Amino acid sequence: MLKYQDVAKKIQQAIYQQNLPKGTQLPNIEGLIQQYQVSRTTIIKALNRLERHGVIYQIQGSGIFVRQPKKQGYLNFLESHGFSVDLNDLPGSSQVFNVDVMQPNVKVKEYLQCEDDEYVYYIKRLRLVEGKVYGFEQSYYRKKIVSYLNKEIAENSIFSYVKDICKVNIGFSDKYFKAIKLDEDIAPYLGLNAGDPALCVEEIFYTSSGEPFDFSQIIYHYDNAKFFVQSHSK
Amino acid sequence: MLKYQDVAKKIQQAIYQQNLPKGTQLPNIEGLIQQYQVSRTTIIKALNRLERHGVIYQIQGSGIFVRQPKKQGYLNFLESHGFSVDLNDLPGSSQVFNVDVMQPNVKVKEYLQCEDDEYVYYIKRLRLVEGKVYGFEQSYYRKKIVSYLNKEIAENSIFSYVKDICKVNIGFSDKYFKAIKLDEDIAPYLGLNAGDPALCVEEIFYTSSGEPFDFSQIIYHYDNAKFFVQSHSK
DNA sequence: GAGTGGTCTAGACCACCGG
DNA sequence: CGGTGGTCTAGACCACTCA
Repeated sequence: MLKYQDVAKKIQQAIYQQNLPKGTQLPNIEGLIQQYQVSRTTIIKALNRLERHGVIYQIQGSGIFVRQPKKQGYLNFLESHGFSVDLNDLPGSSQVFNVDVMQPNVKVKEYLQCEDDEYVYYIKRLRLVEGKVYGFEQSYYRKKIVSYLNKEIAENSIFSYVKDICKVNIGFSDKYFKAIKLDEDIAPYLGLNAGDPALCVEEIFYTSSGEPFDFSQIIYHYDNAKFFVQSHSK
Repeated sequence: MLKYQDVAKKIQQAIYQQNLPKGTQLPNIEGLIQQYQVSRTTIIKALNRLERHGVIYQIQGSGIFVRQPKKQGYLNFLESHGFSVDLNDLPGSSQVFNVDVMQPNVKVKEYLQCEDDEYVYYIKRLRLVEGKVYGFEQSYYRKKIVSYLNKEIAENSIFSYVKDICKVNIGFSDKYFKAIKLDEDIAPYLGLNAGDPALCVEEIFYTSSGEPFDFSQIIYHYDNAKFFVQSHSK
């Protein structure tokens, strides 16, 4: 475990465990250096990480403060698939329709930058949160990188499996999204009618060596799925 | 101008001006140190910044590469209001309906953490991009922080005005969003019908000293407004 | 194993906030 | 003005990729 990640984790845990309200001032940098016995730079790196993740904010000349807690019921959009490190997520499950190996169509092939003779896993599943239908997902994984998948894995977290078992390091992602009108093929999955609204998200995930390995299209239920993003100018 | 920001800007400009295709390898860190005459740490800070903004990606043991250019027609969700630093944005304009001073309602008051006797500017406007209706925005600015606004300012960029003229430093933001069904009050603004889909985004912007100064609700046209977000695990 | 990015350190100095 | 966070430096060492 890297030091700055470790320190960041510990500071975050301290905040959550003590249930510190927003605006609470943390010890200054000198204090944190003493507490965690690392260099100033390492503390700063940890703090910047927490700041980017919306846990704290720093004010030059003033101090370090606990930031607004996440609004209830909203999902962190950036961490909704890959980068979740933390706890306090809602209990989710998946209803898997199929896990097939196939050759990608033109669109998928381009997104995943596949060779001509490559195969991909095609998974269709319904995502549920607290028993409510959250979204309908169709995803494609390059067999070259994720060599094996099955229904059981897809019922749980594919990403945990990919990270922990396949030892794939996840690097970065692109997400594209917009509101759409549901068509009659997909609406029934969500228990909605054709013409109803939905949020359509297309995601491409890359390994840390820059290779795309997952393309997913997720159609989110317009009433059940709500998201937030925290952003920072630094 | 801070050195690392300056270096980041120059590297980014070099990429765009030479129109380097995705995957192009940049000089190694040693080379960049020589080129820009700053320390290793400063180069790394600049590179990390560019990486977070989706301009490049770095692979340990391998090199620094140009990342996928943004998909045409999609707006950077995180930079769509406050943090835009760059060029190549689409030409936008606004049709302003009103700029009023009023006392905030309960919801706005809470979001903006207003005192009991505070006033806010209330602005209603239609956002257009390339002549097409993009979204319908209702926004509130705390008079305490943004002491003056008028129609002309609202027709251009309120954020530029707030930053450059009011000397407000923008720190961070929270955005909440979901798909909704348009009601009959708002649909006409977008040239759509009640029941049509839309993307509803609520944003709160904070100054760099942690005070909220702007709350906005924007209803985006489901066909005209498309967004992307680039994310990184580091 | 050579080359490359990533982490970590100690310490100097700068920029900002608030009394 | 004192205290606080932010930047920048030089340099050591670690971790990864790829031929």
